[in-house]
Amino acid sequence: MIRVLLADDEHLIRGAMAALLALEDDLTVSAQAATGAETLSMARALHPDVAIIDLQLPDMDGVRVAEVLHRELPTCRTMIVTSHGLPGHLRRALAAGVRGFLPKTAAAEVLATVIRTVAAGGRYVDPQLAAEAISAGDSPLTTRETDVLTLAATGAPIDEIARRASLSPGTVRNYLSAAAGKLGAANRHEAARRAREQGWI
Amino acid sequence: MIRVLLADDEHLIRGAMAALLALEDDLTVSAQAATGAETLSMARALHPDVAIIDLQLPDMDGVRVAEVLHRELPTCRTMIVTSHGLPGHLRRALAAGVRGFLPKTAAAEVLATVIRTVAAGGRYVDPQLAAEAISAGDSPLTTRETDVLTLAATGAPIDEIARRASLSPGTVRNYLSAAAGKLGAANRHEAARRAREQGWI
DNA sequence: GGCCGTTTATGACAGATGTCACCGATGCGT
DNA sequence: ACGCATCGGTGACATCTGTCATAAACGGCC
Repeated sequence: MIRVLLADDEHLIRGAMAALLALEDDLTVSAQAATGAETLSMARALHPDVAIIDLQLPDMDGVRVAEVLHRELPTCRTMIVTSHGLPGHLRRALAAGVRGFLPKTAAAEVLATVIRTVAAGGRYVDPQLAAEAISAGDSPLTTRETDVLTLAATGAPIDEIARRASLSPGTVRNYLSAAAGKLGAANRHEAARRAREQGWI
Repeated sequence: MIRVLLADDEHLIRGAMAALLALEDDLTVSAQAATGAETLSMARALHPDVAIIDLQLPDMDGVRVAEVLHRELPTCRTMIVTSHGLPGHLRRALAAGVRGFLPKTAAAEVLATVIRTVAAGGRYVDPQLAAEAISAGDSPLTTRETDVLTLAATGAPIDEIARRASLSPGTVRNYLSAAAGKLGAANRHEAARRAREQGWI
């Protein structure tokens, strides 16, 4: 029997997925969590075979949860389920030791199959998403460019970005100009949008 | 027996919700759709009692689907399920004749209850969301201000917005300035973000 | 040691943007 | 008929933003 931990902040979806998995004889949902912290404490207590983690959790990123899980409980395989299948997320997830990556647009039937694959030590990545991730390539932005662009994404004026990043306004403008150039955007706002679409910020 | 049509572009979620509803004796999922067009044609063919429609569908807005359904098949009650429970969406949905509005964060147990309530001619709105919608009030933006701000939300420069809206650049700036003023934003990008958070664009 | 990329910064310039005053046209309610 | 909000526009001004040249400090790599 494969023991599964389900982590998703959307109760309705979590409950529905639990109902879906209950139909399988060899799977059992032994715990459900709504936040990253909850996921970690439950996993530590129950040692599930597979943790299915939503990418968007209220307190922390699903990939970071997987990272900690991978370090603390190497026997617990992790997989990510997400609404927004962005190339950058997949890259980060694989780097964090995630064994399965499934967009919520995937067919309902594959979920159980992937859980079994992952539990057996295999890997599974949605084929279409994998293709996109490969063709999209890696983020061309440096660490600081990413930081600054992330702050810029809220729509804040340069002075505020500078204050929040503890940089001079001039430096902020330089980074944003560089980022916009790399992303082929006419201004920082379009740059932020493009970076978001790729999952780079 | 209440016959339900499930519309959600996320296959996995749709299947999971179907599994959840299959546990109820008095409910049956008689059709599933992934797009707005599919939803309409299936509803026309099968005349379900309740249509559960996701707000985000690839081809058209869930509320617009509900609107058409309400006009063409008055006997089919509609309810909206959504990941992002924004006040503005709730307002639009209720204006379109939607009888139930449920964020996906709602408890899994309430779904069946709400379906029964709606099927019986009642209404149900998530209490927390209702409170937010009331406190947030209506959009202060005029039609054109909303149009222009929507175009501005992509991060495009003013000239492009002007071209796409068939307006002079000066007029666009006036509208955006007015919108930013009304929303208490320092610039159009922050204004766009705030309007999005309220579900106004 | 020298080269290269990254981080941080400054100064200068052109162009984009936000703001305001003001204008006319349209349409709606009373 | 009048007022009022909305729509569309122009012009002027100050400020914000994007771009570029330039440079010092730091770390990694050959």
